[in-house]
Amino acid sequence: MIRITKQTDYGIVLLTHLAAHPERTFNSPELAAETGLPLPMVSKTLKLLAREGLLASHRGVRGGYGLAEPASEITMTRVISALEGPIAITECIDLSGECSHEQVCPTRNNWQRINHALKEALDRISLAEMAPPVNADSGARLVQLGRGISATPAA
Amino acid sequence: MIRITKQTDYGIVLLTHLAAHPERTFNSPELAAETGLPLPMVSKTLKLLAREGLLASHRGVRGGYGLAEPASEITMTRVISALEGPIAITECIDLSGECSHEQVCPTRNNWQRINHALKEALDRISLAEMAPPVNADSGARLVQLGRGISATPAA
DNA sequence: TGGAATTCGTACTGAAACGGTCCTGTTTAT
DNA sequence: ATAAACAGGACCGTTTCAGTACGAATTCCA
Repeated sequence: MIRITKQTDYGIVLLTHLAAHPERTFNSPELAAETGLPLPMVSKTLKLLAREGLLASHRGVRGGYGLAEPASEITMTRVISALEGPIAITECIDLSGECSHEQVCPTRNNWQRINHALKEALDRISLAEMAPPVNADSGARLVQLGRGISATPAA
Repeated sequence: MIRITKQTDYGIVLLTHLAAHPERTFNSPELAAETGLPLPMVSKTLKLLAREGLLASHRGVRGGYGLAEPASEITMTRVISALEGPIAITECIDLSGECSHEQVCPTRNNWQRINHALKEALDRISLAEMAPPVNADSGARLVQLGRGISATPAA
C-alpha cells in the first residue's frame, strides 16, 4: 500500500519530539511516556536512529538521546532511509545491476521518475517543519520558534 | 520500504503492454508470454484490474482484455489505487475518523502534505507516458504520440 | 571502587501480509 | 455441445513486521 512501517512512523514522532526540545536530552522511558508509544519499540527505534547518525546518544546513569544536528538540517529522506533503507518504490530501483525482465519491461525508467518525484517531495520537508507550530497543552512552555526553538529548562 | 507490491508492478507492466497495442485485445496466456510474467499472477492481476474498471474484459472462446479508456486518461494514481487501495503512506491518513494518538501526535497534518505530494506526482503520470516511446522490435508500429497514440489497425 | 542507571546488540516469537497456485463455476464463439 | 476464456474464491509457504527479552558495555556518582 505504499506505506511506511510503524517503526518509521514512531521514529518520526520521536524525532519531532526531540526537535521541539533541542536543549535537553531524553532517555527512552521519558520519550515513551511523553509520546504515548510502547517503550520497547521506542528503545529499539532510538538505537537504530543513533546508529544511523541522526541521534547523539549518551550512555550511563544520566544518559539519553538528543538530535545530532539541528532539526532544520534533517530531511525526511534521511529519516526514512535511516529507518528502512534506501527509498525505492520498486525492487528494480535499488538493484544496482541488471533486472532479469529488462528486455521486456519498458517501465523501469519511468519508475525512476516517479521515485525521484517522491524523493524530492521528502527532501523538501525537514524535521523542523514536521514539528508542531506550538502546542498549548503540552508540558513544555515554548517561548519562541525563530532560529532554534527555546524553552524553559525542563520542569 | 515505501514500496509497491509486486502485483502492482505486474499490473503496470501489463497495462503498458495493452496501451502499446490499443487496437487489439489479449488473453492471459498471451500477455504472460509476451511480458515474461508468471501466468497465474497475470490472470489474477487482470481480473482485479477489470473489476476495478480499468480493463474491459470479454468472456468466452475468443475473449480477452483491453483498456477500458485511452491510455492517456489513466493515471498512475488510479492504477495503484485499483491494485492496492487508497494511497495512504501512513495508517492514520485513510482513517476517516480519529486517531488514538491524536492528542500527542503532532505529525498527522504534515503526513497529509507528504501524501499529497506523492499523490500529485503519481497523478501527473499517465499510462501513455509509462509506455515506451517506440519499440523497434515490437509488433506494433506506433505512428505518433500526440494526443492519443495511434497505430496501424493490427497486423 | 563499587553499584546503579542507561544505552547497545542481538536473538526470539507471534501475527499479518505477500507471492503464488489451484479449483470450480460462468460465459460465449464455433 | 464443446472448448476456450474470464470470474471468484480457497489455500499455502515464505517473508516481513511489531513487539519482547536478555545479557553486555558504558558511565555517573556516592
